[in-house]
Amino acid sequence: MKKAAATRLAILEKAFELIYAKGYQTTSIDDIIATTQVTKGAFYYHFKNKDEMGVSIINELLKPTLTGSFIAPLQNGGDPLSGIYQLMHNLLIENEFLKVEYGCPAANLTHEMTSWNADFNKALNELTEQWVKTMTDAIESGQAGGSVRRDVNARQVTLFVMAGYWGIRNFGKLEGSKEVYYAYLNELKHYLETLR
Amino acid sequence: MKKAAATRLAILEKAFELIYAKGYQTTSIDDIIATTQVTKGAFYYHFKNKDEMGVSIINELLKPTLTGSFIAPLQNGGDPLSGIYQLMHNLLIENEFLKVEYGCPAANLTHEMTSWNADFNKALNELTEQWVKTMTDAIESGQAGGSVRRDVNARQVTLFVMAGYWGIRNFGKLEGSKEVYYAYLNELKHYLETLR
DNA sequence: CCAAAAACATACTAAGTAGTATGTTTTTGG
DNA sequence: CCAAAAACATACTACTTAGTATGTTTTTGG
Repeated sequence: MKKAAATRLAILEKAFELIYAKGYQTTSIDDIIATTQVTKGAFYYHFKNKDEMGVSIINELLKPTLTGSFIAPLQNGGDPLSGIYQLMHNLLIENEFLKVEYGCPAANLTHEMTSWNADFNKALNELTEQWVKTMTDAIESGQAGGSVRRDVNARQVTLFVMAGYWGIRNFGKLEGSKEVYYAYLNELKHYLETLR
Repeated sequence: MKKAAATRLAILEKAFELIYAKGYQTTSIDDIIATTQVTKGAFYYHFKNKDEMGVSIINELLKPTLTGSFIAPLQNGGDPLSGIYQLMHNLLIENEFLKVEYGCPAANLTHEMTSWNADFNKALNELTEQWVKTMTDAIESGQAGGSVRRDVNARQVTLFVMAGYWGIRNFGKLEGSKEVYYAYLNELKHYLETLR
């Protein structure tokens, strides 16, 4: 049971790439199996249907990536405001997997699938909640440590920052250029400074 | 040539409602003509194809609405920061047409259609650019009038605010509740105050 | 090594899709 | 009022889609 797991993972990864680039609804199973070089039999052996595969992408690919790359940097105990800025900078500018033309995978799926498929909604909610909680905790420990003003509402700030991130990703898709990312990051820096 | 225009408008309006609720790709022309009570012949008499209809929705429905409801309030010459907050409050809380489960129509279309259909991209870009320009102008006249700090970058602030709006709309879809809207608006108010 | 289960392959189906061909009705300008 | 054009209606096509039925191959534990 080693090769099979590799096949399953290959399907998930290729499917994710296609969906990230083209969207969930417009990525057909025929597309997926063609680029993955597996057959329909293999696909439906591993997944009950298309939606189950989609949810698996969130749970088995996106969640671990989020935990590893986006959450860990906020948990090192350093200054949370600098940490948040660095994280956003990494995601928007340095990360070479995320493409400005394609936006944010999680935001894309939320847009497309929410209020359409409850399982997607649940998986995406968990994904997001994990990030919200981490960022909120980081801000609160910053407050305890004195690097963040005591009178700011940590969760409120988190939602404000994450909303900005999702939104500027959408803007980037529209403009097709990272220029808006730089503008956003500049203003984010100013905003975060006001929380000290 | 009066009835025909009414038919065309009816198609656009019903199609928009369906697309706003279900998404563009998952709204079929059969759906549209069924709920509009027109036939396929009428549909294809008024529109060359589905995409032309989609672009018409943006140009003939969304743009005028944006101009009337969202842009005019920023051009009354009053305090732009209060104006921006009021506008966001209206859009998120009071507007009874926009539904939290469905998000922002323009953001939805951007997510779904950008980098997929150049005509959509162009229309959405014009729509957005109009809003960006209006908000930027309002902030700059606020700077001239002394109600906004001189050292803020008006366009940068505009992008930051609009990104937040689009993002929190996405968040709302995910959570299915306006609670996140209130959190966002609170923090937006704080942020805007720092620009005075 | 070898049966049984797991993993994959192929051919097909039923339903939906955008769009077209070809009509009929309605409106409009002279 | 009446031809001509505009506006609409119906029936169809060619294609794509998710999913299934029924195989064959490969792996695995005893």
